[in-house]
Amino acid sequence: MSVTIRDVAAEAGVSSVVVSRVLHNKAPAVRVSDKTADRVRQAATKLGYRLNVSARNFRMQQTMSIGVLHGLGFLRPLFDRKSRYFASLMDGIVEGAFRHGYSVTMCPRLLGQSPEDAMTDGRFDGLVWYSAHFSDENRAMLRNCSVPLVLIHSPASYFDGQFPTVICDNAQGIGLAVRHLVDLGHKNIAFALEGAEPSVEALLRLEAFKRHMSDLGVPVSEDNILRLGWNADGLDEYLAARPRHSAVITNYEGLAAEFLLRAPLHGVRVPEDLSVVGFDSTAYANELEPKLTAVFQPLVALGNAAIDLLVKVIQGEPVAPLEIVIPCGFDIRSSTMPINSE
Amino acid sequence: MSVTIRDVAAEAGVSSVVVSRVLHNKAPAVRVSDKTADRVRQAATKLGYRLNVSARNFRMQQTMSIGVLHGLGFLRPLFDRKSRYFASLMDGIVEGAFRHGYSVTMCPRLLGQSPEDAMTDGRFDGLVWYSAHFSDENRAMLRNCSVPLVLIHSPASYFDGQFPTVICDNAQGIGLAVRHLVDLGHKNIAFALEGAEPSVEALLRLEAFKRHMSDLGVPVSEDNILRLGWNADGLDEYLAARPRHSAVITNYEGLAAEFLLRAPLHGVRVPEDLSVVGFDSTAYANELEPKLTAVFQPLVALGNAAIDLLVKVIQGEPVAPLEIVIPCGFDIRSSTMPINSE
DNA sequence: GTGAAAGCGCTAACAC
DNA sequence: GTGTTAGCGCTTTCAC
Repeated sequence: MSVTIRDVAAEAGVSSVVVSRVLHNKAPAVRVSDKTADRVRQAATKLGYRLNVSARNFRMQQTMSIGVLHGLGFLRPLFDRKSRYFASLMDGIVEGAFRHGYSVTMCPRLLGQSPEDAMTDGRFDGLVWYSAHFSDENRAMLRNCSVPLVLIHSPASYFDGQFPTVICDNAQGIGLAVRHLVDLGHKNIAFALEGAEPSVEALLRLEAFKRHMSDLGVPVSEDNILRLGWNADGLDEYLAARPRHSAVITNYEGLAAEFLLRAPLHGVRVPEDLSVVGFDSTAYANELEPKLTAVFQPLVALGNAAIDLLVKVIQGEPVAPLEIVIPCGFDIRSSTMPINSE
Repeated sequence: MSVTIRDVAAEAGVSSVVVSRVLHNKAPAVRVSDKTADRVRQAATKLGYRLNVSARNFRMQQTMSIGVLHGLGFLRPLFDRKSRYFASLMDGIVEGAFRHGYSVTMCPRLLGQSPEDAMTDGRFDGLVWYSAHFSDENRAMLRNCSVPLVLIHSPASYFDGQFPTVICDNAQGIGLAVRHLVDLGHKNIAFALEGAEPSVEALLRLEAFKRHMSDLGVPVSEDNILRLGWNADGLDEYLAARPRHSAVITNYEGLAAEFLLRAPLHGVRVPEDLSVVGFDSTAYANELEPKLTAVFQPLVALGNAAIDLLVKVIQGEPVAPLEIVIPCGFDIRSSTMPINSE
């Protein structure tokens, strides 16, 4: 069918090994005479020879390809839907992978479903898994994983320090948000999160919220915690009853967006009646009305760092520390204002 | 090293052929007794057998993977940089590919560099190439392409109707823009494009601009065409001299953004002094100040349609028509206003 | 129903 | 410097 290494060998009057060496083995030990090498190259060009990557991958037991998994409850992350969370993370991952010569593959049924296949079937040299739920099922899957794997967003302790992990400094980021609001004179601040089983990071952020409030001498109790259902269920009731807080920090950008979108429907003005702080600060924050003040999560840097770690593991280098923590930033936009200014 | 099909065969006391059939051959002709099949499945579970995808790909000469190429002058498209052009297109491509069970791979050195490798080295079952330049080099590369390929954004005629292609209705889209401005009372309208060698689509849009202007009885000459250098070189001079047009249609969203960002620096108000219309209308349009009125290019639909076509070609089905044209929309935002309203 | 044999295209190991 | 041999794990063909 297509031209193989043996066809070239025949054409050049050498063995296939020589062809392989000349054409693909850039290694120093290419002990082939220049004359022969030329002949081989000419034959290859003449016949239009092209390396069969599948064959090589098979032979070499490596694919130079990295897979991306996620652990959330949706079928496929979208690059361009509201929050650019996934877009930014992928930019970092792709950038890192390309820098090391790896390709990045997204597979159906591997994003959110049966990641165990990707972990063991030889299709990837390594995996990045972000937002892995801390469940028994996932722990079992990770135990069986036969390729190098790096976690994003999971504290190392959650999987027994078994895998390197990259995470933003959630506590420090929430600290920036609390400090910002307190500086603006807010005392009655809520932390809003979604779902009956909040994510790993939601809980980290919640704990940080409580601690930073206390540290700044602001009273904090269960009343400062706004536990909403999925799809911000309960938010309309909260807003309709006039918010009992003057400011709210949301667990992620999309939730903050719900506040901004629904508040006007209930006559609640942002930021006059309620200051809103988000988490992530992707380009989406600039699209909202008013523009969203938010903790900046360095998603591109997280993706980059994860790949750097992963490539080290793939290449058998020792990695330390196992947990890389990247600090957050804070972007002040228009959804927050001083408490007394009206 | 890892558990192979032969290990399972030995454990179950059958040949590897049977194992293959039981485990992977969902085809109707699985002539294996239930008892044997059970034994095989148990052995597989016991040993923790996992299919080696590389081996199968190699054997089957197919990878269930689709590659994405582009023909522009940048090294790597970004998911989250300003215009969400690439993000939207990829959403459509990934969605389509997943629907058909294909994975999507992005390779270093294949986005913008040496796509010929991807075309012939067996790593992809098919390719999507968007924004392919209409050059002799690219035509030669396409001639040698040994896998199914679908173009996005290239008129079928540009590559001799050799490949199926998906494109938005540029002429109709520009028509919407011209009509909108004329309806607002504008007569002195410019079309702005970038670079010494404008892209295929830039020229299509330019031609459509001239035709629609004429059709609506608005005089149009070379003076209505604003030919800028790369990076909108020359735009500052244009703005500094006070725009000689009352409205401008730009060839793409990023160029419109340059108008919006630079106009204030020269005391030009948008839309009061200059109405600006963009092309693409991704989420970026909502981020700009003022929000950008723009022709909507259905990028997600384009990506989807391209994959549907590609999968047909891969599976050997006849495809007709070879050129799919998807109509544009028009999103009116805040960067345009009537000519007389001030 | 089941198995033996062959081979996809490539490269590592070793012999000469 | 160059060639021979062997085999990666899988599936297809064909014989039984």
